[in-house]
Amino acid sequence: MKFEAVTIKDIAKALGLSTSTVSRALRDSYEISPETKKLVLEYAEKINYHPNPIALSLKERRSRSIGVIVSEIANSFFSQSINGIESIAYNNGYNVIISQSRESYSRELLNLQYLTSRSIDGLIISVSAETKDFSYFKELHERGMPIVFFDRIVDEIETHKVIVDNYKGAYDATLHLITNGYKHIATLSNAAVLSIAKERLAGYKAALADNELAIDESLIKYCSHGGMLLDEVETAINELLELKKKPDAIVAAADKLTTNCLRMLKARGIKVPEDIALVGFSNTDLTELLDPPLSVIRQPAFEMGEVSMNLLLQLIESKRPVTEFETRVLTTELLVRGSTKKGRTKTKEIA
Amino acid sequence: MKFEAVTIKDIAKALGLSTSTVSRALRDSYEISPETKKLVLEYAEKINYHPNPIALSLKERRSRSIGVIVSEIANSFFSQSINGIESIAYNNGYNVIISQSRESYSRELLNLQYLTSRSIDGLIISVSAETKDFSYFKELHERGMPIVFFDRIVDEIETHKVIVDNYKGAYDATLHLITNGYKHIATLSNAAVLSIAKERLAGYKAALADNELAIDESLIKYCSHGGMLLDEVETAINELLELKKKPDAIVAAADKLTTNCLRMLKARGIKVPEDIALVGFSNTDLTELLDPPLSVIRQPAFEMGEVSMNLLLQLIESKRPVTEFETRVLTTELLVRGSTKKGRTKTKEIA
DNA sequence: TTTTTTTACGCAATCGTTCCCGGCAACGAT
DNA sequence: ATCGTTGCCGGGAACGATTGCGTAAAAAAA
Repeated sequence: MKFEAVTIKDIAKALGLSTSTVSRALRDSYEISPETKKLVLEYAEKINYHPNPIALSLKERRSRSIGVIVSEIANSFFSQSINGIESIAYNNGYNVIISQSRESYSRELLNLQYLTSRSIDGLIISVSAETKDFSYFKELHERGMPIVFFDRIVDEIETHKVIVDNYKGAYDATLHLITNGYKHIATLSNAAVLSIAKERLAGYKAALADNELAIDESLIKYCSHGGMLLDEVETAINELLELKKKPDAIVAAADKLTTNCLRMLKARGIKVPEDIALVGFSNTDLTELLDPPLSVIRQPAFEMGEVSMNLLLQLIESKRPVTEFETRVLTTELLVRGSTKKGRTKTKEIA
Repeated sequence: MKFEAVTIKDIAKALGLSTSTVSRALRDSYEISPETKKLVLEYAEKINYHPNPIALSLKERRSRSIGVIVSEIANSFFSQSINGIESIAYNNGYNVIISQSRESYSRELLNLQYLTSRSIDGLIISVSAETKDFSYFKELHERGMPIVFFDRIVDEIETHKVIVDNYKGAYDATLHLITNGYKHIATLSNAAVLSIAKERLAGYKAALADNELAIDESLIKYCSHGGMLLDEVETAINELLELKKKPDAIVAAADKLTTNCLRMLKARGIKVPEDIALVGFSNTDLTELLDPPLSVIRQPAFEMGEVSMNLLLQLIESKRPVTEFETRVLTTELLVRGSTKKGRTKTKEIA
């Protein structure tokens, strides 16, 4: 099956003109007489002519499409970010090709090769939790590919970056717990190599330190897949519950960590927040409907997408190589709900 | 900024060969001597040559990319479907370009024109709730564009389609409520024009009729944006609550309708399921953590995506025009949880 | 040795578009 | 009458890759 399109040649033949004349008429060149232009334009409209973007790409050595790699689309933070990216891309005539690493380095690499081989004009990426080797990004960057890192950034590579103040987000959440009287606060962290994991962990530690609470390494659990696998969260929770001194609150550092942590706690019959309080990073819009309503740190995901795409456009459309890069830091928002209320109205089962 | 790629010419020049020889060597043609092949292959590997897909697309008149249009990615059903589509596409060397209609006809049309102008080889679409005019799809289809409809299909166009048994899904859910003793069952329906809305409504009505329950039109509320707008759900719920005889249960016919219905009920202080029970279509994996845990009708979204992509591949790769089309009907799953339990363990507030 | 076959490669067209260059009228100025 | 100018348009190369066809040299057959 094929989809036959009408070309500039068809117009030229039908009107007895050369392809160059038709091309110029369509682009409204001053070299073409008004009558010819009118003729061409009307005929083009009539037969529904659209320039072939592939031929244009070949000629102009640009595809007008950009690549986006995230760990998974079915994650509210990322789907909201993608919405932001898409909206700006769309307004600028760019195409967005989305792919997922699913937290796997090999899949990320494969996607990357695939995207570059499809000649994308630029790349927006939040690296996978497994990625430790950034040489491929470096090479790409050195060869002139415009790249914007967002969310999970790579420090070693100098380019535009978009993040939230992860340190402050985690600090605020932890402080909120402390203020509410929790003293033995654990944290569920992402893969230790991730920039966001480091920053959030630092915020958590700083809040404890600033309030004269000890930092207990046994209360810090890493989930290398960011909570994507239920198993890793289960293990982490189990280990926390086996401690002599169990935590009375948990700060979860990623969307899936937060919801899967709640899932595991409920599965074990642990009451939130009576037995253990919970606050975490999350962008799901269902958190207030959960039992208990979750206190969350929310990121401006849509806006992050918009900013990333705008920065990428700057890189792509700059005539000379860009040497001045910026890191945009947006702010998180702490939404306090039931899962962290110390003096919460208790519920009790009655027959 | 530009990203300079290495071409077949570079290899030819460096090795003192013609481009044709290099091309043939790379494609392992019998016309090329083993020594030359080895030479070319090794050099290509060394300088990291990758054929330019754009040039190939131009030559072969196919882009090896397909378009997908859904109402919004940030909807679990669609993001899961996209995962399914992507996995198959990826394995077959196809690129997926995703775009969102956000339930708007004009946006859908714009996306459609954009995608076709980007010369996609095929299209997978779930139409927007606003779409009443299918002439553009018809024209596209008649001009030879391979199309697969999924979820929200278009009856008037003969091509492959992938759906679930919406009738049975709604029937089962309604029957489940009836079995549990609910008698005054309302439904929140999607835009009335949508295929899925019609089928689900029919299932709902049939279950009532089969159990000698009257069908009361005042208990049927349409939300033209599928619950995407909180307003429309609010209005619907308000109208239901103002009835002389209020419903004792609700069947929500879409993901957002289900969760936003719960949101509105809670906002009004209505207890679920004590005052009103709720069951709805949903693919979110958080429904069991909600308060109350939601009974849902779940669709095999990932599988639907896989099937759709496989059918599209059949269309694209068929030599002759396809005239035999099929409609794959998958089955839904009813997950019974707290939101529909008549004799549910009551919870009571205590000081 | 001559003819035929095989091997191994180059030339050039093609896909759809843009754009440099060159050309030919018609015009006014000298 | 000649020259330069301007307006308008066509020829053809180029982007990167594939491929039918032609052909030189080497090998095989006569």
